[in-house]
Amino acid sequence: MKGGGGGKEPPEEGEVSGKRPKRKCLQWHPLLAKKAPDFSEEEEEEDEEELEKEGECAGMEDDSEEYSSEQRARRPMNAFLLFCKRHRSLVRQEHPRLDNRGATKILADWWAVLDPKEKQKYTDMAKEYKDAFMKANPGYKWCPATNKPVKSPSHSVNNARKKVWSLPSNPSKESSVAKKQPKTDSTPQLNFAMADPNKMGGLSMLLLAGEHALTAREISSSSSQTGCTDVAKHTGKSALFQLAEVRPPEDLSIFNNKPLNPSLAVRCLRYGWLAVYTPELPVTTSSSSSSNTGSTSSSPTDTTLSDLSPCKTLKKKKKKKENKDSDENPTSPKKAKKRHSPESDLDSVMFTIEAVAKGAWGSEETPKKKAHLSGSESNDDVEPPVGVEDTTPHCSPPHPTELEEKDTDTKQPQTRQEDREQEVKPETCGSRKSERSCKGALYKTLVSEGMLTSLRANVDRGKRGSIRGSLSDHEGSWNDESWGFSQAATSNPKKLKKSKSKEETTTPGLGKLEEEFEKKFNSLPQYSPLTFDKKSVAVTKKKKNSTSSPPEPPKPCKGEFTSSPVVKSGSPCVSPSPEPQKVLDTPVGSQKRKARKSKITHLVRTADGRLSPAEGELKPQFPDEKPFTQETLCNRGVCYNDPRSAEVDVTDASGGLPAFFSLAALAEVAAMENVHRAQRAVSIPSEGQVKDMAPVLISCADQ
DNA sequence: AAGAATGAAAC
DNA sequence: GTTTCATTCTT
Repeated sequence: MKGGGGGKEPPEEGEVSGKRPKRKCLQWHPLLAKKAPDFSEEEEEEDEEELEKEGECAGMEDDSEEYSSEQRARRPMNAFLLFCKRHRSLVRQEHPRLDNRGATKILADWWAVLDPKEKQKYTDMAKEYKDAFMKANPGYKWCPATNKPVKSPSHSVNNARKKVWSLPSNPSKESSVAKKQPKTDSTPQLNFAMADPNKMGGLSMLLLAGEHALTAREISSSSSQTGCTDVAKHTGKSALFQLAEVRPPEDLSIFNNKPLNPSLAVRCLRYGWLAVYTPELPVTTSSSSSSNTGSTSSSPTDTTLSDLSPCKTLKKKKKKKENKDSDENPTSPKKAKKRHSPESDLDSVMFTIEAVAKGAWGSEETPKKKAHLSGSESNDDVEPPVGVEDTTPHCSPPHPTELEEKDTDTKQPQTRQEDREQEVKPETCGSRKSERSCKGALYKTLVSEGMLTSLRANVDRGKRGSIRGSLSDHEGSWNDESWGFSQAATSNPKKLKKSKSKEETTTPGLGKLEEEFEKKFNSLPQYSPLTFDKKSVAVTKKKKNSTSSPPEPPKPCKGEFTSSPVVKSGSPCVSPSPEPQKVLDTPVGSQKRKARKSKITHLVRTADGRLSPAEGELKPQFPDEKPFTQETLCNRGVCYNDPRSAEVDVTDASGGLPAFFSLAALAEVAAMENVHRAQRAVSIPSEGQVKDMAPVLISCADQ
């Protein structure tokens, strides 16, 4: 890892250490609550994503920024950001000395020259992502509301809280409500909801537990699931998997392998939930532990859907001006994060479920604690079904040692360095492995998880191999599971998120969650720098003349690079089939926006249409970067042609994933659930009902 | 904490 | 039209 892991961390720590109230928020929010224990800020944030909606309203303001912040979900990434995330590591590899800014510039250049078709893939993904996000968070506003004028602070906290908890059937409503809340926020302490995390002690926890329990009841029945703990162990699995577990292993495999059509998926999901409700279902073996939690009482109504809650704003990380100071206390150490308590398991489970329901996938990380728990479960069975060989690198459960590069097999022989980096994932995996190796039951559990993962991965691969081609979009839709899952499961909390995308993000290790997330993300084609170079070259040449060189350049020169296309996490690098020519149209360049284009005086349009900066303006800033000369460009570009790379892998990327459920589908489900949740809460399906459903579930599985 | 890029949404 | 913020991570 480059140091990068830390990138975000620093801020985090600061904040955290400073104090992030997040926990508070977490506490009050069921979902958050669960996470809170485990994770540090980051996680929370992620969690928040799920929640978000009201965010703005609520609290943004003053004091409780934290509150707000926590809740606030992060905006979904746009196509370019996805691209950056996916390729930044490559750029960095190529130009180690280049700093991020420089890398960003290069990425912008790449983006500019990227073939429209390829670009479209990212665009589609971004859209899908956004759509899902919005479904999950209906009232989400990109911009936190500026602060609203506060009215009277006095709103009743209770109300606010309740509202929060209550389902928002109407987002709009909530938002309005939320807005009001800010006031309340101002006086957080008072608020029930707002209570300081720090202060919150056992009581809060109890409350949370109660809520969770409720939630759990609603969502998953205590019984089978109850095993929340058990489940939790499995956390690695997605909710879907959990559901699936009900079925025999083979069936599970089915889930893994076959993509369900969305509608089906939805149904399954729904039914599955219902099924879960009933204890009677032949589900898994359950353990009963859940009861504890469940017992807690709280009114169901309240608990119901907190997830929706909106959120507020804050971003924490970097920019936000807001400040971190607001936090009250640092008490909570950032580090503490992980959750140890058993409860966490439960939480995780619930969280997972809800997440799935919501369709919230937060970003990448979610906590998973599964690993910790020892409960061994039975998942082992799962393995057999797998048809694929496990090339998957991730963590192959069984063999800790091996890290094969998946990619390798696929294609690239040489990728070594890059692979390694990419291996990062493996790295993650590695850690897991070690754990596994050490612990018995735990090990099993992990294995099972891993198996699942690997299976999935294999499946995916297989698919991809088959070819989908590039493809696209929808089909490739993310699995909800993955999203939800990932959140839930991820064991490593913080880092993942922020940290370097490369490694961690990619990392699959732990959970599927990540894996899933990754898959989706990975499904996006990753292009070799060479490709871009070429393009740029072409472009450059064309334009070249203009004065100096614009920022385009990729630098490179490294021959090595050429040979190895990048592969990150398994994903292959593809070379888009691009034609360099296209480039012409696009204005290339990275001109920063800061200077409004309109205001940019130094850019002149050249004959070919490009904008060329005035000489002075762009500087080569980094040592690395040299201004390119044609030569440079040429060098780079040259060699690369790897036909194969392109096609093959790419495919997998987008297309490869089985689309278990589309995000949209999940979102839908979530929405429905929300709507009805209250009802359900009140009345649990009768056994008979459940039974009726069972067949459905089965059938789904079969399919 | 700033900043590099693009883009989507909100002012 | 302009501003925010999403990601990453070095400086």
